[in-house]
Amino acid sequence: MPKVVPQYKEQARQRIVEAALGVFAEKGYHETTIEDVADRLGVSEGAIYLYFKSKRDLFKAIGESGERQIKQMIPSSIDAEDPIKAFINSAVKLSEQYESFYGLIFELLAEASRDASLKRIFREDFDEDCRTLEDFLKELRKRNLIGTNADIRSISMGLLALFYGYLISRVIGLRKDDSKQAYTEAMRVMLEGTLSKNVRLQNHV
Amino acid sequence: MPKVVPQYKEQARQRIVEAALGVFAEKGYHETTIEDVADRLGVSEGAIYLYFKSKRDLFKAIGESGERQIKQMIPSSIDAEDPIKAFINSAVKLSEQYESFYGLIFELLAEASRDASLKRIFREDFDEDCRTLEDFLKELRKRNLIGTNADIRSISMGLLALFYGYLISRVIGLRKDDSKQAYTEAMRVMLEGTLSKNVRLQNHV
Amino acid sequence: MPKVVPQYKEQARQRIVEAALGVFAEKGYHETTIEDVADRLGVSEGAIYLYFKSKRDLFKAIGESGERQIKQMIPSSIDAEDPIKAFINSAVKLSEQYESFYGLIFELLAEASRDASLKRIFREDFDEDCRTLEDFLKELRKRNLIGTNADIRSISMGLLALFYGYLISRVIGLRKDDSKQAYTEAMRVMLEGTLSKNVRLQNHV
Amino acid sequence: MPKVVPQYKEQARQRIVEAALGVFAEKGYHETTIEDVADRLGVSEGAIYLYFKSKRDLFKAIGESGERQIKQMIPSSIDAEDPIKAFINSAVKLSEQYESFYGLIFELLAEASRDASLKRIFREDFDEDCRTLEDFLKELRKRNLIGTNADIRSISMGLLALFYGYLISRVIGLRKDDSKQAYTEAMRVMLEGTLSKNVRLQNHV
DNA sequence: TATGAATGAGTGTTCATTCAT
DNA sequence: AATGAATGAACACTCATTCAT
Repeated sequence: MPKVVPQYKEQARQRIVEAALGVFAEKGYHETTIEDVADRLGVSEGAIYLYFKSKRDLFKAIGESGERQIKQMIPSSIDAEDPIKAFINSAVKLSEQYESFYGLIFELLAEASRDASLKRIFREDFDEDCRTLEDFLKELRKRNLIGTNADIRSISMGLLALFYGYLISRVIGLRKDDSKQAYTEAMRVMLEGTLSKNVRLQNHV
Repeated sequence: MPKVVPQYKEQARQRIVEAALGVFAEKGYHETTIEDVADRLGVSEGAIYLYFKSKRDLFKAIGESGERQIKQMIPSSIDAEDPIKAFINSAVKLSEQYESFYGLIFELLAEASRDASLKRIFREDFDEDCRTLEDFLKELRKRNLIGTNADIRSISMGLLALFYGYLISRVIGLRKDDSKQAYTEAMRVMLEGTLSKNVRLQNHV
Repeated sequence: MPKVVPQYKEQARQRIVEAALGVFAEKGYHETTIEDVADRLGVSEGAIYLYFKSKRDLFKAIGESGERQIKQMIPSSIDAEDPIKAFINSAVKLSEQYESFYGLIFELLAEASRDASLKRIFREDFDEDCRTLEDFLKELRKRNLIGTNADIRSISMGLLALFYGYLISRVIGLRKDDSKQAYTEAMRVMLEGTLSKNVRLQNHV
Repeated sequence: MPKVVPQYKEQARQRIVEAALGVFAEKGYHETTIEDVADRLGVSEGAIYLYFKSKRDLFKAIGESGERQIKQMIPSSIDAEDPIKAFINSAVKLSEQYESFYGLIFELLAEASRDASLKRIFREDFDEDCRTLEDFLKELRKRNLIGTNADIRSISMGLLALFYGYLISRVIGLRKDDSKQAYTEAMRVMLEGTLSKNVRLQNHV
């Protein structure tokens, strides 16, 4: 009779979310039964319902549990010799880490399209990631590594789009190397392009 | 008792796919019942099974039915006064047209992550879109509107990523205007950046 | 693969109600599963839900299905040699017929106390029974078999109460003969009493 | 951590029964969870099981806990100026007091129809109430307020039936005033009728 | 005694799919 | 081809009861 909760309710929830994350990622939300989740934890089905009021609730909790990993990759990039290269490398590495969760992420997005609270959760994450990228870009601009002309928020959103683009390309069966190369290049263009644009304008004159 | 198939099996399939597309978009695949689809068509449930062997099969047929609209937007762009601007405008307009299908698209992607045949369908569409974009970019390059340095396929994939980025931003609740502006800007950077990069390199020397 | 519905939906509902009536009466509403009902009919569980949207709905349909048997017992009583005696005999016989449903009736009443629609159903039956009894009593009064003083509606309700009193006495374990005798006597008092009261008043003077 | 049992087990049981009575009356036995009962007492679920071996057991204990209030209403009636009127008034008042428990009473009766021990409990209460009424009626007869002809036990049972009739009429939605009036009148007929019948017989001669 | 987290059997309900007509 | 009633497997969720603390 294993206990879900050693001591703290929040810990228990976290353990369940982790287990659910695994099973949902493997089989998909709709193909996963509560029993699957419970079994993975070695816990009874009822136990899940002590911490989540419904399967759907648990699903949404997964959306909330995302750690802000983009935030964590900036500091190490910024101090690298070539920060842009370092950033792109981390970005690709991060995307790769999500490998097993690609399907789940799209399920969550599909759900978000019809669920205000999930929308809000994603939105908050998105905004935070954007802010993080914006700060990074500002710093790059300060160091004169990228131009001053393009809107920094747009570039941030563009970079995030390239993340997701990578996921999509992988989900539809592109080979990892091809995807990696293409999105690396696209990121480079987007980042360096902001500088060059400035230059181009001068050139045009 | 309306007949699904007046004469040709393929027409019948097409009618069903269209109805299903509508209902799935509204309610989501898993929340939609076969009865919903049949009702929309004014047809019996059994009739659906004369043309599709399962609900899932019908769902996947939706993935196949996508018309290649990117292909259609290139010709008109290429002859515009400012092809880049024209292209971006069409791209944004296209994204907006999908408005009611955002959720469905992500459901299909989620499904694709676990279904080889759906993967293939998406992959083929993706490749075709990429080729279309590549041709467009080559033409732009020929006309010296973008640089020669960046890999054209990477830029194509980057542009597609920005499409999807727009969808995602909308699905998580960004306002249409904000999304439109940001991705328009990001596309401009990506397109013009390819030129500028070239310039920048010369400049550096 | 037996069909629940030979031809008409209403017949199917009726067959289900009858089966449910039997099982609910035997085991009680809450102890009965939909499977029990389906099994009794030799039908699948799902079939029940083609005709009733929930178990509760089926339960309530039972309340509605009661035939107005009081109505049927009046005509034969009124033409008997001793109508009062004949009526009481029929009443007792009617009560006995319900023998297997006593528990169910109280479950329905309990439910009615918290369910407006069931309340209404019972109320309508009650009113109709009352009207029937009132007509009967008026006829008796016309024939001078009962007095003119007491309120006829009150007597009707009183008689109905004695019906239910019989059920209750049976449910709590009184022997059939004892119950029958007591309520027969009580009915007699209530019926003849209405006359005598009149007399008594004259007497008092 | 309030203690259910400050000192005596029986007190604890009594407190639980009272709480359960309240919740069961409000929501109905089957809709009430043990947690509801525990919450009402500010006690843990487990605590209930220290005093009752099952939910059903607790339910049945409620049946046992009924105080014999009919007994209490007799003495004050018998010495009133018009004992019959006084009795009827008390009876109606008593019925009204049960207002919130009508549903529960029928649930208990339904249960009794399938449970011998509950049957016995109700039966004992019934018998005691009957005896009380019989004593009252004998006293009335002694004082020549009611006739000598009708069987006193039958009249007692009839009066009890009228109590329940009132409950039923209320449960199915009759207005309080209408019910009160009708059953008051019916009781009067039943009580006075016993006298009058006697008179009537003399009259007939 | 008291707690309340955990259990796990139980069940109402749904719905994709079938098939007799 | 078309129907739609019937199927029946599947599953989310509940809650009375237990038991380690």
